[in-house]
Amino acid sequence: MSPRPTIVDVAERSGASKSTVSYVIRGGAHVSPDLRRRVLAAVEELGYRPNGLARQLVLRRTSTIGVVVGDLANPFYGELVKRLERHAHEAGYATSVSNTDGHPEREAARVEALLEQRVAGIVMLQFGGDREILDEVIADGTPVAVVSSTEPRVDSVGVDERVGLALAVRHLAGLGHERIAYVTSPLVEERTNTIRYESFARACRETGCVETPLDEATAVAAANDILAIELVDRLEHAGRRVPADVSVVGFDGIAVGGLARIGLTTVAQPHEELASAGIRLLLDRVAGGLEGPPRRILLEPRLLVRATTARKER
Amino acid sequence: MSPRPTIVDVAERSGASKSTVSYVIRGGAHVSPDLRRRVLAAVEELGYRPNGLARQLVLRRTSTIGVVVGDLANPFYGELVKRLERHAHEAGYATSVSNTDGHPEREAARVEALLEQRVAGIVMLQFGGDREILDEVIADGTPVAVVSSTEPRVDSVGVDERVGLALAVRHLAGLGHERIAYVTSPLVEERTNTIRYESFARACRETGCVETPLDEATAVAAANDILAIELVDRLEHAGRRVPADVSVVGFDGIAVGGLARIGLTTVAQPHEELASAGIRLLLDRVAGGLEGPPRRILLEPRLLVRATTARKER
DNA sequence: GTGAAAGCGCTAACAT
DNA sequence: ATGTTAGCGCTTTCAC
Repeated sequence: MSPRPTIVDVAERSGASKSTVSYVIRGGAHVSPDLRRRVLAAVEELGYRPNGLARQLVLRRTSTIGVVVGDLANPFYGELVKRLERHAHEAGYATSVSNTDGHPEREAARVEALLEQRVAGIVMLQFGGDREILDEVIADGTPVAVVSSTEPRVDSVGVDERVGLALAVRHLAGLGHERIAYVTSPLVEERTNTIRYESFARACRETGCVETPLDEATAVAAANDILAIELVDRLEHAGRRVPADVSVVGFDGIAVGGLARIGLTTVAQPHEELASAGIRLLLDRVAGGLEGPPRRILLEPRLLVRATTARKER
Repeated sequence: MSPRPTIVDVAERSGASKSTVSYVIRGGAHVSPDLRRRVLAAVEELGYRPNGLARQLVLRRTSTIGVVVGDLANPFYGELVKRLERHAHEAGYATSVSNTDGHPEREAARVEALLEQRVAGIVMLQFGGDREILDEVIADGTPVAVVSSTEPRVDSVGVDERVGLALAVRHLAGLGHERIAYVTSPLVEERTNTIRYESFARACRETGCVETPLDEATAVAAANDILAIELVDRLEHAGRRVPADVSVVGFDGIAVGGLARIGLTTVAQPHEELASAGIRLLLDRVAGGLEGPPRRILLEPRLLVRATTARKER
């Protein structure tokens, strides 16, 4: 295979200088029509493609943003990453995606790699909350935005978890439930889990409900949809019908939850707004060189009442 | 913000030369313990982090591989990308993910961007099959591997679609069904769809079944799981019970299909093997500089019989 | 309008 | 064992 043509090859072939070729390629206007034509022809003939690495090196800025996600196989995050990629690309940025499965050491390794690649910025989804990693990034000066999770030290956009859980619990209480369980799993990011649980507990107190172990509850709030859907499965497997014997409400609003056979009642997060706001927060810093304290955008969650919740029997 | 320290800063501070610093950082062994210590100390004190861009420029190779996917929100692809990322990272490569939503123009734009970034290689999932784009990549000389789709011009790994559909149709025929429909959607990649449909038709002939419009069929094979699951929804919404009135079988083997409430009978693709083989095919070319004709790995699909298929009534 | 020259931050011979 | 030198492919003053 022949070595890739460089700007020098184009220069030689078109009889122009390196700098003129560079100028033409970037769309400069002050070139004689003839030269421009020759340069473009040479580009075409040689199959020249500018080397982005070299460009970025000399420009001292890259046009890729890193996305660090816990579990891409969870449709909620798949959906989010997809939208983030779209917004980023529209703004002229590519996205480098890393999956961490929630392991702090992987998170650290991926972030370190992104920093070495000099990414323009980093979006963290379901951030594990490891202080040290964030310290690194902050010290490095690379802009970060946390999406759909909470982190006071950097820009973030998320849903009002307190409101979300209140919505869920009040819905349950309104259906006559008094004994409610909260269910989570190790896969749920710690900080997120904490705030959801606390919001749950508070909402219970406010509505006069009481938190109960799963096996004694008539209703349950799950930390997220995937968990809720699995929970429905486990409950029915154990002979407890949903929603006849026990009501279940999830959190996130993933698409499969809306299928008739699932019909998951849930607290939905606005995917699109989460993604667009996340990219905007980040690019404000990246492109605008914005300084200043962390900003936090709080979005309103929405209760989607479907078929896994029902009035308490008897 | 202060400019990032470079290797020169480390050199000055430690009293070593640029090359020695570079050598130490890359783990070279032939350095006096004292100098190494001083260099490392300087790195630490300065918070020096090597510039990957510069390194890759001079080495004339990057350590990122591009992943082009149609729809990340489809859990099948989310899962696949997640695994690809893991294998790539284990081999020392980062992944740059692009979502195309099946639009040829987006596909072209993303691929072009990857080429300019001089990615080491590209993995295409659910490749739209646009000849021109592939021509570009092939002409460019960047290695490509197509995963879970067919493409004779480059390395690829996929499941034996013919076997898969035969499995599905024979299962249906074995249950007494004779009138079977094939259902697809525009979201299914064209080439994939064609081969699935043809395999379906052939299997029908072999088993003595007849292809039938959906509304007259007692069983249906869907082009993929997401479609199958939605189809079950639509059928039941229209008053046709699954599997009592109509049996449904999908293709892919996504996790949600296994939930008790869905219980989708499907032809499962081996996610993990798809991902590991895909990365291996690619890296053989990338790292090994392997030449030669396209290789094709054909994996065996597996029929997962669950609850959306049943013996034909009466 | 066009070109020459000086780097961006790094690695890799080649000396010493 | 360590330093010197010459680039990697590009952009960008600054002359002409």
